[in-house]
Amino acid sequence: MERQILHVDVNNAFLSWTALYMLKNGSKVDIREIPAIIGGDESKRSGIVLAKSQKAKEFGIKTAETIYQARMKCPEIQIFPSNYKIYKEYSNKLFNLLSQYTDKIERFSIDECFLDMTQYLMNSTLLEKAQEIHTRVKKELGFTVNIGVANNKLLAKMASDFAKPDKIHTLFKNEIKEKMWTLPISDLFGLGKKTVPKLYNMQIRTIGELAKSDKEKLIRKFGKHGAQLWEYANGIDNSEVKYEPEKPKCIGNSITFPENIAEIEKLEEILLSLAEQVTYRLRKEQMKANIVNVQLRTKDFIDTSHQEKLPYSTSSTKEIYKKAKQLLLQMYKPHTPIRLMGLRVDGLENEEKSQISFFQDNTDAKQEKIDSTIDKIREKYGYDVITRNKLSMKNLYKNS
DNA sequence: TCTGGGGTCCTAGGACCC
DNA sequence: TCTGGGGTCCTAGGACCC
Repeated sequence: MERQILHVDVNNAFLSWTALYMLKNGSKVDIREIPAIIGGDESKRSGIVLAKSQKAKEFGIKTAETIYQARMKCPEIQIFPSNYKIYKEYSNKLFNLLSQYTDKIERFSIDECFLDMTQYLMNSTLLEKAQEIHTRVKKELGFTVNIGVANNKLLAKMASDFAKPDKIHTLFKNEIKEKMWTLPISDLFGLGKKTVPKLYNMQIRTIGELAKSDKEKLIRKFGKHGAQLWEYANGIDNSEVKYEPEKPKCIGNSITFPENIAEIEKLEEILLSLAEQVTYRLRKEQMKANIVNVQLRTKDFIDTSHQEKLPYSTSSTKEIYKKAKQLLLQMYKPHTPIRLMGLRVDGLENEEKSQISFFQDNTDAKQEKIDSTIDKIREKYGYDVITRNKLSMKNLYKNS
């Protein structure tokens, strides 16, 4: 039996939601109606476009390009900062509305959901359900969505990406040729800007040409990825809508510095605050990790990373920081200006599952107490209360 | 010109073991 | 001196997504 899948995608999510929030708080302007973008902070060197209004799009402004470039295309562009707390709120409102239609919802990102409607159609068609959702979101929540209607996730996702905004598109098997095969390969989900030129060299320019190309040849050249691209081009995708929330597989934080940093002391200090953030999130998930990874990016955008597996799992700030510091020192080259540093923990498992290991030092219980005390202070007074004074934190961990 | 931050998945090559 | 093949684990880096 054919599956019945919808993909709901909020139009210009960050910008629409910011607009609604501003209107609610007395703004006279609807920033959806003017050339506007949501962007990072150029003075902090994170000046990229996160979302754009339709008017901004008409100037040729694209997501992920620099604000500098956006301003060249449209000097009068208005720029607003992003605010994840607000986005999370609107995202939840959408999720709650969609939950009235099926239990099988996957939150694919903050502004996208997949719905498996196979057992929830009642006496309606899939398209009728899409139309009802489309109307209700606009009327009850105040923003617009695109909805893709299809028999698998890939085709639903491709369909929701057709003409925007505020539209519903179907992409059933008999429509693939006319609606998808005519598109350039760059429009295919999973096919990024590194693969496009390689396929061009093979005389493959449209999704249709990819679909009709030799699958074995693609596998030889691109491995598993090649097989998947060929299947996607042919509209084949058997993946399930993952409606059970999944535990994270890794947790990481990174920071681009306002100015490049070459001094090891400063890098270590920042690494400690990254370790605090990462392990705080780890403990909040009630998980432990056994792989530590540190990433550096130089001023010339050269990325390097080192990682190491620990002989045990931990969520201790001190333990993670200790290993991270070793990794940093392995990579550190004096006088090399660093632009970004990241810390990530991998190999996550549930707290109760991880056992005390032979290798684990027995001061661990003491560390856990320190960590949980700090966590409690943060829960009560906010995260920043205790991160601010990094030097005293450093001493706290050193002496314990 | 200036290029975020948070993820997932895959691959190549080296080390090591039998 | 010349010397296998298979398997597993680990690390570095790349590609892609929103």
